[in-house]
Amino acid sequence: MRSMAKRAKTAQRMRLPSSRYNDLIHIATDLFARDGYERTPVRAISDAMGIESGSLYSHISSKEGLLYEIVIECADEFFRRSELARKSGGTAEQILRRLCHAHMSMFRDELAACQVYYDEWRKLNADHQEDVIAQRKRYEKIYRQTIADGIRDGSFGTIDPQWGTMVVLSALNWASVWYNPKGPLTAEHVADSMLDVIFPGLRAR
Amino acid sequence: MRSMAKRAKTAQRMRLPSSRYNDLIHIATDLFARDGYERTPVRAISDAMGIESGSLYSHISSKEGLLYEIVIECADEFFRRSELARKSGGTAEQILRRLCHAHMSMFRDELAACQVYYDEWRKLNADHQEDVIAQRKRYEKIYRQTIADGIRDGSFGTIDPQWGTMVVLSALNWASVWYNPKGPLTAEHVADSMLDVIFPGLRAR
DNA sequence: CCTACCGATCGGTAGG
DNA sequence: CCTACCGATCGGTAGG
Repeated sequence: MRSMAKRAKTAQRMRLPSSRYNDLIHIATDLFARDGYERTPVRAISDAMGIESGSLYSHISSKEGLLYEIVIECADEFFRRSELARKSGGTAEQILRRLCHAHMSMFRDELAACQVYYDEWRKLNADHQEDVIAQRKRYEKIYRQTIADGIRDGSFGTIDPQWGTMVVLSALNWASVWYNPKGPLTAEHVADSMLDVIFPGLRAR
Repeated sequence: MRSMAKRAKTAQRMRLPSSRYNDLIHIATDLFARDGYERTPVRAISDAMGIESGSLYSHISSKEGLLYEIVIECADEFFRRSELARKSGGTAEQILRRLCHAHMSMFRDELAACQVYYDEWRKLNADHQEDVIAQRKRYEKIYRQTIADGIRDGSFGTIDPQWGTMVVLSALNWASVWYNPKGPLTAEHVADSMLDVIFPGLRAR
């Protein structure tokens, strides 16, 4: 309940984005991704912004709240992109491929935020963790339903949709460890290579 | 170099195991797994042992050194078990299956240590991280070679061995998040279910 | 293994 | 957004 209120406040802030606040989010995201949340003193963030540590608290209410903003915004963006992919139509296999492209596109566009999401979400307080888990479950549901659709229409075999979802997502998430957006491989190529290994297993009966 | 010396010292300590030292390792492993390395004060460890915090330092030289002991011992045990599986003979496909069983057996027998290994190894100092990376590379090499053998003997198709290794290991490692050694699923069953999804892709040409 | 204690650092606040 | 500062906690040590 409390966290729902906070999320409404967040949405409000994003309708009236302060450029200074966006700076803060990006600076903190990069520092948290590089050094970890707990190893990043608030003074490192204020230093990078060129202000005193005390002045940070006119932008944020707590360090934990700052982490929450980064993590939940990333989880929301994963969800938004997968919703778009799901609505784009085609066979279940085509949708699943587009879902994987959307997933990899997050690593291409928001790698630091993704790393903070994956590595640091457990450091949030209980209410905030609940929000993140809820959003992740909605996200995984899109995969599960797509695979279930594919079983119904004959694209896929007798795989358990939950099991298939987790094999696909854990294989994709491994890419967040090594994928370099500035390297030679496109996000689409990585997703397709992964699916070359996994699709035969999804089709097997 | 320095870290090689430390590892020799570790081996020595393990030849003369003090039961008190083993208690310490197990208590710290459980606390680090549950709360995270940085959120676990040394006082939480000494409390759980029933001694004062200062007395801990007659057993360890630093908190970081304690983390290293846990992580490198886990990485070593992963390697030892996979070496046994590799030497057990049979086709490449049989060996790969046994490698996956060995991997899952670590989650069954040493889940807390595995979680500390995966979640906290980045908090080690540079020398210690190098040791861990070196051991992980030796570990992955066993998988890579097994898949390469399987391509040569016709068990597998045209998959890139490195790519196949990472798909297999990332799918297995996902199990460390949810697998419950006391639950209904055996470690072998989980590994086999995972391989049912992945083997068809490894065989595909 | 204990007592007693350290210097450093932390997130956060009051008042302007 | 700054100055000045806080109470708490941290990993670790000296001397026994």
